[in-house]
Amino acid sequence: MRIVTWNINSLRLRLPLLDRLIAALDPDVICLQETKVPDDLFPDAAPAALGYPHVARRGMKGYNGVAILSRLPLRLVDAPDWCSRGDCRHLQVHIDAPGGVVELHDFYVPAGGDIPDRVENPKFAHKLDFVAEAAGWFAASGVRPRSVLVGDLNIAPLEHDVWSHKQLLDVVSHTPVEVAALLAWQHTGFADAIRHFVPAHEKLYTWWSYRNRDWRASDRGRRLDHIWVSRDLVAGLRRYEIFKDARDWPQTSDHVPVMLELDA
DNA sequence: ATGGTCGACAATCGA
Repeated sequence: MRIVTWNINSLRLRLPLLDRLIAALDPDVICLQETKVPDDLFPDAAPAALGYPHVARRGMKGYNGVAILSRLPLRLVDAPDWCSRGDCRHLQVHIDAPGGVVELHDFYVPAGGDIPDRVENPKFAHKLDFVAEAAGWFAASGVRPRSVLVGDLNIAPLEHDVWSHKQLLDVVSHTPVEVAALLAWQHTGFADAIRHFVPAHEKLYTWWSYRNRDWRASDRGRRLDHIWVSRDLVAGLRRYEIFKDARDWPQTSDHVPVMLELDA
């Protein structure tokens, strides 16, 4: 099974790019974040036309929003309303995978604003609270076997998940308090499926800012998008791809798709 | 130290 996660940064604007994504990566399941489309305006006919008839989506006006497009049958599963905000940042589904049901989570963690201080900046407080609440929820129930968690987690945890560890220690997405919170969440029972393939000393990014005139030349990236699997699935990890080609597509997202192939 | 660019949606806000 191949799973892709992509912060698409407006589903309606970039719907044509899904064709390219599917042609290149041939995913069974596509998890999207920042769809920026309310449910009543979701392009309902599009997924089936692309070959993904099974859909879960949760959107709102203007920002946030997540969606899962699948070739395999899925069922939406109840999940918490994180921080009681009703803000469309998570979907939990059960996927009928070849080897049985897979529990799949698609997350869009709050970006957290600019100032890395929970007192001065309510957005940063929300981000930390969101991650802590998610960690607590998985810790309480235990990460079940055959679980996969993907999404834009908006935190780059490792030194080489950013272009300059020293210069980003005070920048929201790589501060020690965020890193600790994210790793505590991961350690409730998940393994980092992408770092399974790439040693920690190698640079690895999934996001490059729009604000660089030449993203490839400056290469000031961060690894904000993640795929985690429950430990029982680690032995079945087959292949990954961080699809950097997508960063050069016309009118593309600042995030690129991340793909995992696994036996499940 | 600063400013740089996007998308949604209609003056800014969020990233």
